Amino acid sequence: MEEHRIRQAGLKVTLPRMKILEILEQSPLRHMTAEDVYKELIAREEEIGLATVYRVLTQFEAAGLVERHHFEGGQAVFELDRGEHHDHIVCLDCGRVEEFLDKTIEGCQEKIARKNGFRIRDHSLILYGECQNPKCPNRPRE
Amino acid sequence: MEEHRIRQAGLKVTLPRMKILEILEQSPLRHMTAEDVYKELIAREEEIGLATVYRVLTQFEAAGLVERHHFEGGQAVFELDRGEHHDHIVCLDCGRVEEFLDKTIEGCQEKIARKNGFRIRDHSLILYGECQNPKCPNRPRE
DNA sequence: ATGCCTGCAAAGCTTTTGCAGATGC
DNA sequence: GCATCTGCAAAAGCTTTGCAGGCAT
Repeated sequence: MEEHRIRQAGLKVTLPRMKILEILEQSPLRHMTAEDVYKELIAREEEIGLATVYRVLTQFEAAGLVERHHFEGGQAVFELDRGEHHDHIVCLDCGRVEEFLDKTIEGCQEKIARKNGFRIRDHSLILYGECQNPKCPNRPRE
Repeated sequence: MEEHRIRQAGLKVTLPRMKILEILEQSPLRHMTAEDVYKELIAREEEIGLATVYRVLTQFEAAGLVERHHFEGGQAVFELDRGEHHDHIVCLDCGRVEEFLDKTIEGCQEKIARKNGFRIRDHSLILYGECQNPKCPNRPRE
C-alpha cells in the first residue's frame, strides 16, 4: 500500500502524496504529465494545487518511486517505477506509448560506453513513429 | 558554401542566416544551444537577436540542415546535419558529448518497431554517464 | 510543539509571437 | 516593389519558489 512506500521514501504521509501515488497506480495511462495528474485530481474533487503535484512528483522521483521522461513536446511525463527497466516507443500521431526491453541493445550500450571510456549512469532510448492502431488519428502533426 | 545551402532550403540569403550557419560549421562544439550560438554572435560583434537565432535554427531544422536534440537540462541543442546519423553519449559531469553509431542497435530498433506495429520515423538514444577525461571535474550534480 | 507540507501567487527559464521597420530578390 | 525577414519587447508554456498558514508525528 501507498502509505508504506511514502514513509519509506522519508516523506510524511499526507493526503496529496497518497492521492497522487494512488492516481499513478490506478491510471490506465502509465505515462502522465503533471497536468494529467492534476486534472485527475480535479476530477476526483481533490483540492490539490498544481505546484504540489510538481513538488510531490519531484520528491517521488528523488526517492526512486517514479521516473521522469522527456518525450517530444516539452512536457515531462512521469511513470511509476515498477522495478523493470524498459525503453519507449511513442506514436507521433496519437501519443500512445509502448514499452519494450531489448537485451541486445542494453548489452551494446555497455560496450559502447566502455569503448568511449564512459561509465553509464542512465540512458534514454525513445523510438518515434506511427502506430497501426485503427483508432489512431494518423494525422500529420502541424 | 553556406549561401547555396540556405537558398536550397527555400530561404532568403540573409546575414543572420549566413552567420548562424557559419558558426555551426566552425564551432568546435558540435552541439550548441540557441544561447551558445547567440553568445558566439555577440563575441563576433554581430547585432542579431536571440529571437532570430531561435527562428533561424527552427527553419534550418525544418529544412534538414540541423538536428535538434533534447539532452537533459531543459535547453535544446542544435547540431549541423552532416548526413551521418549517430547517437550520443553525454558526460553528466563536464557536459562533453561523444557520438557513436551501432549497427546492431539500429537493426534492433527496426525489429522492435515491427514487432509493435510501428513505422519508425525517428529515434533518440542518449547515454548519460561519467567520462574518464582527466580534465573532467567529475563532480556530482547537485 | 516542531518541523515538514501545502496552496496560492509570483517568479524563472526557455522558446515563441506580434509588430513595425528593414532587406533580399 | 513586394514578400520575406529581423529586432525588440511582450507573451506563452512549463516548472519552480517564497511565504504564511496547516498538518503529521
